[in-house]
Amino acid sequence: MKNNGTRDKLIDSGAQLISQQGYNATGINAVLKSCGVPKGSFYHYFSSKEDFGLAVIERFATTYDETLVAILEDNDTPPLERLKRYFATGRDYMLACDHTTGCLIGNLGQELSGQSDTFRDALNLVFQRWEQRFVSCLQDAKARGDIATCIAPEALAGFILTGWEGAILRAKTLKSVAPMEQFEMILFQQVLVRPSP
Amino acid sequence: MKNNGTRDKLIDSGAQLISQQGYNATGINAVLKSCGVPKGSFYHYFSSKEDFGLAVIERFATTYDETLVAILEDNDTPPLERLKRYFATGRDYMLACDHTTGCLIGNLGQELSGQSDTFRDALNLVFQRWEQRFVSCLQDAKARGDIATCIAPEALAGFILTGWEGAILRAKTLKSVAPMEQFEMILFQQVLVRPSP
DNA sequence: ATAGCAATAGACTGACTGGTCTACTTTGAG
DNA sequence: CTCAAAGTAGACCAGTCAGTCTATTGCTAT
Repeated sequence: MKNNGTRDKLIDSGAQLISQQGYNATGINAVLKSCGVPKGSFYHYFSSKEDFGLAVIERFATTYDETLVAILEDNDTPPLERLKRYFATGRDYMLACDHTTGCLIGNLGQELSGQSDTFRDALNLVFQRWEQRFVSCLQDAKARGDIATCIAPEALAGFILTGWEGAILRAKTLKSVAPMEQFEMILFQQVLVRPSP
Repeated sequence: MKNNGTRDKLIDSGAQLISQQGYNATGINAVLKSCGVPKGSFYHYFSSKEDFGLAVIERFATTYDETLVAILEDNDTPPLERLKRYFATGRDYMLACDHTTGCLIGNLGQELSGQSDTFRDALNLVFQRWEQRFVSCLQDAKARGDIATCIAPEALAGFILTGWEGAILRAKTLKSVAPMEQFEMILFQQVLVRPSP
């Protein structure tokens, strides 16, 4: 697991291209050309395209988890405010990429879940890790009495993750972040509410 | 627009394969082999793979809209009950295909929105048509006083569509309809509620 | 009967796919 | 200095891709 730059360059280029075009539509040669690495190096670091894809997923999940922690476990901010920041960050990103990219994990989940169990397992694990981050944030909110206690944080976390992924998908086809705003609006107005006295 | 069977066979096989594997991963030759049609016929009916893909989308949207109308505009059933039937049908289908297929339009939206504006427009239109079906069902519910009036049916319809699509995606990677059940549960418990007196 | 068109049939093309192979260069340990 | 391993380099392979081409069949109107 030595880190000499070439491997990283491949993963970076791969993540970018796969985010934009999907896994099947991204050829190895395209990745090589975009970062100026010869094919010999590619198969030195990765045994196959699938192996490469898994490395891209792993790297994305790791770095993304860091930003997730930075936002959702920022104890100086009230938990529901952290959630709002998370949504705002997602919307900003969506605008920055002109609604083309979306969520790499969501994209691949859609594209590869039926194609390869290896990919499906890897992507499922990433989703579950994310869900766990939401759970602890929601537990904080519950402990402070910011949300009603009638729904388990685990269920709420799943609801938020799926709703958000769906909103991203819709935002891509609509070329507008409106579905993401709509989801957040209804979520905070109807679901994440204080218990009625 | 003559209907001599061969074109239909191509579209049927294409829809099935594309649902399972995605658009890019489905080769024309695979479609031909699966329905025993020679290549000459394919390019007799369709000018390109994209043209074929659009025909598949159109056919799927048309037939799916029929079942959507049958469920969501069944005036013998209360509107919220219709919605529950819709969700139940979706879950049944997901189980029937062993969580591999999901929603063709959602799949393609994820895969092709960034790849081709033609596809994106076509898929977006389908989503909008679906949303409209939800809107009229929700308007019925509102008129009967079954749901609160503080959220516009249009916004609610979008919320339901995106949440449902996200739940399908999650169900695929998890190989379980639990996210779909969870979505429905929270939706009816927190969002589609009678106005407090 | 036959002319003309819709449709069938599949061999074929050039471009590209993931993956292999051999040769060369760099690096670091002894 | 030496030598093996790590890494770079890209030509090359068989297979597949979407799409083209020509030849043939089946039907229908005259």
